[in-house]
Amino acid sequence: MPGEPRRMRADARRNYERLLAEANTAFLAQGTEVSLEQIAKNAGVAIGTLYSHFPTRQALLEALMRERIKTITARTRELREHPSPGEALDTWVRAAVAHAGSYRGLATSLMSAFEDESSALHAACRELTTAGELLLDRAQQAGVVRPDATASDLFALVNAMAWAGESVPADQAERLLAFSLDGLRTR
Amino acid sequence: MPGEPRRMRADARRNYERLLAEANTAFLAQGTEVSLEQIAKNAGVAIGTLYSHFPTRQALLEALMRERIKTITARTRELREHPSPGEALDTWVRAAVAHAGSYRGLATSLMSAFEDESSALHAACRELTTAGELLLDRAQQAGVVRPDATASDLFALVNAMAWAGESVPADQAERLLAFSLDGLRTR
DNA sequence: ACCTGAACACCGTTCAAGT
DNA sequence: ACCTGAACACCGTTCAAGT
Repeated sequence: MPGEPRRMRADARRNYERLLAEANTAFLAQGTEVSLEQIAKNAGVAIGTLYSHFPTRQALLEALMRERIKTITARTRELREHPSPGEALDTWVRAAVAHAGSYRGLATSLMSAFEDESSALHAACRELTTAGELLLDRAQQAGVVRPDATASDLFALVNAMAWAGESVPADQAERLLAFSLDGLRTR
Repeated sequence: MPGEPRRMRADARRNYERLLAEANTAFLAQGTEVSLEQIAKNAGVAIGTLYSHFPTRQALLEALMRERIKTITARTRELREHPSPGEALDTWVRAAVAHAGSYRGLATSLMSAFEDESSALHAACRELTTAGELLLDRAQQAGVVRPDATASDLFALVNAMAWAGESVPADQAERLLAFSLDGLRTR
């Protein structure tokens, strides 16, 4: 519904782009709970302008996610051709965890949005889950992943690992992820 | 440092207890981010009284955790005698997840406090981790759990599962936990 | 058509004044 | 020794007025 910026007045479009760029910078540095007033100030616009372009914080996140989701979806298509269904799934999960961990607080937003259909982020969560499902199914049909694991499970695990990664050193995050991927395997 | 209420004036002690009781109720109903003003009002005291007894939100949580940690520590001692080291660890992890999931937001607070030594909750996290370590070691010595898993890993997994449990149905949370416990096992 | 920023609301936190 | 609540700070959000 928010859609790409289609036909805006030149100044509006410039503000839109600057807001997105500053939001990305602020989210990277301070997490998704950073003050919106700060973002507006850095973009050189009044707070009302931010709200007119992005009515909620999630709308801002959603706009930032859009390109990334495309990247992951493209990656998913490649991975479907990978000779090892198990490795393909592992690779995908690692990419998804990196995505969900890119801003502190993002995993929490994604996890909430998944069950909240009214969230601006809901569609992005569904796309991610649907992409993962393709690789999950293939791994299950190959008999390397537990047949009872669902695409929702995969989504939750990805976010839980990204969430844990916000609080532990990188080597520990990697170990936890390896344990989790292993836990998905058939015995 | 905050310590149990030792010798307070009778009215102070009554306020202390009422604040704790109302905090517990509010945390259960609305999570750990509930307004402190609301808790004070429900306890029938002014906001300044809440702050004089509990200088931070974490101090309030810490006081509420104290009894629970005792319960878990006692349970840990029993589980050390359990004939199956693997089952003992699983049982302990389930109890710890239930604990960390008792208030929405608690897992996040615990996870942050673990790495923040200045947090009022830090000691509680250490106690929990130390308790888990006893059962982890025993399971590792019995050869049923991966030798590279650490007590910190266990703590992080417990909190990650409690965190996920805040957003998914109970049956899914149970399945995710089962996957995780399985991922800790040796192959 | 879009932008501005004052105005309002809500909450956390402190502290001077009371008992 | 403890309690009260006004005061201050900060931020989210709306909307009447401007261009």
